[in-house]
Amino acid sequence: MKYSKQRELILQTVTQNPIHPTADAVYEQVRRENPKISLGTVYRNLNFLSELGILRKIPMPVGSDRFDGRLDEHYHMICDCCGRVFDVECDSLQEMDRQIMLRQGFRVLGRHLLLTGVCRECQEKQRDKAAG
Amino acid sequence: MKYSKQRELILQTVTQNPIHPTADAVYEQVRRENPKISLGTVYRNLNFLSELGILRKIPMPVGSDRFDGRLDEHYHMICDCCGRVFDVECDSLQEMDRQIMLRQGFRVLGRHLLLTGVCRECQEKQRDKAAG
DNA sequence: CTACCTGCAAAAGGTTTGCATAGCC
DNA sequence: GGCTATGCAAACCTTTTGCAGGTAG
Repeated sequence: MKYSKQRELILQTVTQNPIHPTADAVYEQVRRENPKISLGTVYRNLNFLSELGILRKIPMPVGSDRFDGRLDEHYHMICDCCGRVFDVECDSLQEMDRQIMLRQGFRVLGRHLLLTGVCRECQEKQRDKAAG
Repeated sequence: MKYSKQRELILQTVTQNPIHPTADAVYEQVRRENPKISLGTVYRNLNFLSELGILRKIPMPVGSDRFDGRLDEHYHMICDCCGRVFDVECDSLQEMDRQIMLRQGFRVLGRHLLLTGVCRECQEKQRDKAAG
């Protein structure tokens, strides 16, 4: 891999922001530093870095995919209310893999888990509003 | 909801085929019976029936979304090798919801779990090929 | 009659790609 | 110098949508 300033900026943007940005959000952020960068370059690098395992792509059921600099096994929840994406703290799903192999003979290699719901802050806002 | 022959065909196609078809696959299938049907109508009906809870949409991380006539809580695995989508037999994830609420205060309302891996048949083919 | 549904085709949204140029090593 | 990466813009793929005409109730 050859060095480029663009790639460095893109990588930094994802790893230093725990907000799970979309490609377009990365583009907007990086553009502040390098206004000439193109969206194509952002996509190419995000995909490239994901393939190398330096980033992770989080496919979203609706809207743009997101990117994550955290590499250890973990999952995500998107808040229906504010749209933010959070890391989820829960037990690994690896026990499930064993169960599936025993029952159906499938070898599980990857897991995409995305939960939807309401984050703590939005629950509080809803509560406050209800209370008047 | 007003009756239409198109909607009936679309619903039948999804409920009578356990293959989790894409919208386009439904379209191709339904077209054999009704060659004049449009892809727009297929999409409109699949979405409409999903909103009513008569079908379920399975968002896919790559490629077209799929549709499922099975309504009880269950998950899916896509085989990296043959591309087919299988139902997965495993324990519910509801215990996870409780854990997340306790640890982070998130209220989980929906779950998208898609596993990737190699199905039993493809494992056997790989084994046969390796054995020569 | 009229509200809902359809076919058609165009548009939208997100992402990828071809090509000529620029930059790293 | 050669190979890789970039910027730009066009193409791509899937899905949605506007509209005019058709159909169920």
